[in-house]
Amino acid sequence: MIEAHQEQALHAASQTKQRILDAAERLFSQHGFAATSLRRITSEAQVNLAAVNYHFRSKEELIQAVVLRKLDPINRRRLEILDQLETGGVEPTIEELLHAFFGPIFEARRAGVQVCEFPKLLARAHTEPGDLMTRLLPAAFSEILARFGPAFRRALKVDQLELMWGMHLAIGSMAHLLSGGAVLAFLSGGEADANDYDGALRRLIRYTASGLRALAEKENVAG
Amino acid sequence: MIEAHQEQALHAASQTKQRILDAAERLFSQHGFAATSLRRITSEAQVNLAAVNYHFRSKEELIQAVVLRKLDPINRRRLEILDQLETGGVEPTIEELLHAFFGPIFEARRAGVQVCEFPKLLARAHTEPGDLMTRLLPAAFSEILARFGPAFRRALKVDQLELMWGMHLAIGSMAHLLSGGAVLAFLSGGEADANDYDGALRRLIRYTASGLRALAEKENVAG
DNA sequence: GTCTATATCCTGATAGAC
DNA sequence: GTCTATCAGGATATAGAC
Repeated sequence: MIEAHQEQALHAASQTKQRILDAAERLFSQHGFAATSLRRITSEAQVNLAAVNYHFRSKEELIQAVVLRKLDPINRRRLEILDQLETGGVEPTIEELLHAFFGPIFEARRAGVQVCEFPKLLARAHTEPGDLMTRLLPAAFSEILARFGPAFRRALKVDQLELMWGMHLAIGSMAHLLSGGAVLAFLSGGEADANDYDGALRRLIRYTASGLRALAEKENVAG
Repeated sequence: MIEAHQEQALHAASQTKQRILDAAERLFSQHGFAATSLRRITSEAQVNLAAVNYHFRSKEELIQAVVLRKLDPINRRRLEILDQLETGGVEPTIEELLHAFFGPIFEARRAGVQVCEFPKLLARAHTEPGDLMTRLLPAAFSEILARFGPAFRRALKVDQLELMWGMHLAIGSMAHLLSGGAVLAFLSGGEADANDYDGALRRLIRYTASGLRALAEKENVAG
């Protein structure tokens, strides 16, 4: 049995936590992790500064919480699409698998969710304070890897090692695509539109599928 | 005519400047731009804190100087290889062009006894917050773009816009490949070796060439 | 050109009252 | 759980002696 004052306290607690997470997500996405201070976050969330260290133990754990919360629905959507593909009875194509893998991130972005910081975080994996990424990757991607890995291996007829090199290269392209349009704008002289998510996703899938097939071919020819 | 004390002053000046650049390069690539303080840089360089703001006007201009200094020899090497390819009389293949474009960075990394942290620096430059990249790109890549762009367009028979999307994706793969092995190690369960530069470059070229061709095909079919 | 010393501000984190 | 007040230290930048 839950007492009224406990309910109220619980509600207040989760409300404060939510407000912090919401503000942090927005600010992290906009300015990056290092450039966003806890003061700025608590100010925008209209909560007390000390609340961050109460609800999360440190800034770093707040970052982890923000990233995982943001990533969770995207990963669930990925697995949902993969489930649909695999219940069809026919083996999914590489393009379909890539659409299941890349699509949800672009969907989220189209829906206004700022996801650009996570790819940046990926690219900084080796240096982030306290090996953040090393601790984050298993929690964030183990299930995805376990489900998509075998599916890609079947579709490409490629061994695990070569596939993982390919996925590494593919993730780099995706991250760069999501991390802002500065480079693309410079390359194209302002002609290409980085906010054209449909065009970006379509090109990413086409490019990646072809690249993965090339790695698989080499593997099959050699082995 | 140069007086002796002027010569000495000039020498001292350039020595201090060099020491700052060397220390900054090492620390930036190891910890990132934001996380590296001027105190740490001047401490490691064994020069005075104020020297940074004297020789460079601010931390940001120091960052630009560090990046451009290390990029310059790589870009000259890229153009040197491209020159050799284009004097042969036969049109270079995509693979050859990609080798001219990607190779020098891996060369620099292989010769990494002195500059082993530098590739991380480059990879990091793509993901740092702020307008750093916007200001850096024209100075760093205009000549490269002007020379490699037409060569790729001829080899691929693709229009400018589609090529630039492709180069954007390719640069993402390259940056991710150079930015450290945390992701690759996780994906492959520690099996793939990110320090296998030959294997990484070979796969990057194979993967990228195939991806670019796929984008060009689509373009040709559509148009 | 180089240095010491310091100004001014911001950072993450915490102790302790309520 | 939330607050105030504060700690201990780091940030960039600059003034002025030498």
